[in-house]
Amino acid sequence: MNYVRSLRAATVKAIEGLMASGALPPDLVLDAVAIDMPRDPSHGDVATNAALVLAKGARKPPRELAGIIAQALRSLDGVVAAEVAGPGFINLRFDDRFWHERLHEAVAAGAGYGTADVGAGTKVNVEYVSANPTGPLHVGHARGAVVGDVLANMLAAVGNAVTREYYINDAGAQIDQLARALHWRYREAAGETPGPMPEGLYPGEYMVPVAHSLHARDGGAWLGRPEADWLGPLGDYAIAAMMDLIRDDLAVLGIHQDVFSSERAGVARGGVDAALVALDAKGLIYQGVLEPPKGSKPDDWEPREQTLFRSTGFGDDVDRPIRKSDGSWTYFAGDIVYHLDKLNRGFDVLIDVWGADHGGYVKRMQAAVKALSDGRVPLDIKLCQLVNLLDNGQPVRMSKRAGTFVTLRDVVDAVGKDVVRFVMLTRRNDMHLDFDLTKVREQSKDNPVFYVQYAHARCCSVLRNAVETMPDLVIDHGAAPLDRLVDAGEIALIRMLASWPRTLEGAAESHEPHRLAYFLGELAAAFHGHWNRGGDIPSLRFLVAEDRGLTQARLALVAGVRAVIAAGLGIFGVAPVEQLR
RNA sequence: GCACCCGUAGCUCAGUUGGAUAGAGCGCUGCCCUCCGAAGGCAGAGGUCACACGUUCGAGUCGUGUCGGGUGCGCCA
Repeated sequence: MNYVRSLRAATVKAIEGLMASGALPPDLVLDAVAIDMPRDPSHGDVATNAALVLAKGARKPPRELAGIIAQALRSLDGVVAAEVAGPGFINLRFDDRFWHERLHEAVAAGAGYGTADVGAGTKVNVEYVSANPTGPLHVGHARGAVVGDVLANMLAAVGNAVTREYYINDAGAQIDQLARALHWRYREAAGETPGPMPEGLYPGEYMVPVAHSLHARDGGAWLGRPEADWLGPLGDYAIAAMMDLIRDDLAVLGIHQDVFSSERAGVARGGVDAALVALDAKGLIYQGVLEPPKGSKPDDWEPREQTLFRSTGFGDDVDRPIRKSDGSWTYFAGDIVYHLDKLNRGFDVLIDVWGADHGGYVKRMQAAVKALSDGRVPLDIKLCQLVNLLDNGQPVRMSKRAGTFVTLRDVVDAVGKDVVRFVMLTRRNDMHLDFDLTKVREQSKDNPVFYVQYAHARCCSVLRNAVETMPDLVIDHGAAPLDRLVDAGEIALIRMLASWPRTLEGAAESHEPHRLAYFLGELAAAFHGHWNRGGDIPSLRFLVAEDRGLTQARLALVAGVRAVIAAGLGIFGVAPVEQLR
């Protein structure tokens, strides 16, 4: 339950009451009325800008209007103070009972706390990873993989119907090169000595077992035959093998996507024609000649007439070619087909997670979706910046050419899936991220994963201790006398727990999973702080042997903290730790 | 040349969709274990939010321009 949301509804209702009674003009538009949580605690538990945004329409000075509205808000349930402050804010303060109810909700909901139905079943498609099927995933892919997966988790948690999807770029010249690499390894597997591998093929060792399994299946059937005979079949074989590899890599990260869409299959079933017809019907396809790019003009530039999509009508900078000069389709054409397919499957919202190096394609893709959906379906594209892999502060050298890049699997093997997932979310997705293999394994507050896990483990520790030291204590968090929680630190902790549903909704709506990482860090800090207060002031400790009711109430608070941390980590796909080693 | 992303404390970064006196971690200084896990906590110092105009009750946040860094720019995917 998002109490800020319900409080806004109550505020709007109160103002409407004033409008109906004639205290305020009847035609005020309340859309801009907002409830937010001031950073300065002296400004109350929540504040509303209602008087500021309505002053003009009400033809009253903001502070005078604020006084009228504040009077009405004082009768809301749980409100003990409504003060006019600053230019016309109304600061609301709640009684402890209000917060005790919030804690009760959190404890009752457990690790499911914060889930909501505000998504109302909106069909959302999240496409992520979509790495070319030419080799195992490397660290760079891990970021997009985690961002996409957690984005999907968040959206699902607030009530959207989410499909997790992977787009397989299994067409084009790269697949021919993959097939040639497989054939070269296959000759090796068959006992031939094929000589040095030609430039441009995929030299990685990972093709060796694929070649062996091919040889085991087909024997020497593909030896000594012209390329045209085997290029297609071996390409198919290699793609299937690479996708198995990639699916395994993703599984290691805890990722299981629902749909794997093939570029080649889309084109083969006539998707390009369908897309072309759809766009042509809107008058968006024409034959034309593009201007050369101004700054870095390619040496071999010559004007050519090509089939173009009028993307400039939808916010793009130039119209984009969808057909190459040799008559085959561009990559963009395949992507149009794919996104039209997503639209045809009835999604209300599309989200693509891409690497930042694809930023130049955002506008044209959004233009295409806008054109194909007549502006009805938004396409949000999340660009993920590079991950700098470090080891104890030193960059880890990687050479893709030599095939010595660090794979996703290497990193997961080194630090574990949970650490990889969490760390990938500790920066906004469009910021560079340093990933230090040494630092993320440290057990100190420098390590955000550890810090949050430590808070969770401490919660578990207290609950374990309660059972041990007070064996006859009845532990039923739902029935605990929460009115015993009156300490300012306790109430502050509850206030933070209560803001979790709002944080989750906000992060989901804005497609920003990193916000949850920061929230968890702040909650952990608040808990550690409160914990240590018990060191200075023994009466604030969670376990008070001579006061069972107080202990029960505080255990409920601990259970609430544990629930929210577990809920957040659950959305991250990270297992909460109950005990540190 | 054009487009997109970024510019906030010495460093690495948040900033609740435009709110009040801009925050956290690291680093620095000084403190806190007879005590539920000190693997932690408290306090202090540290700022022209790159710069300049503009929009309004109010701008780190929105608009325009400038500077600086990154990414990309027809027949690669």
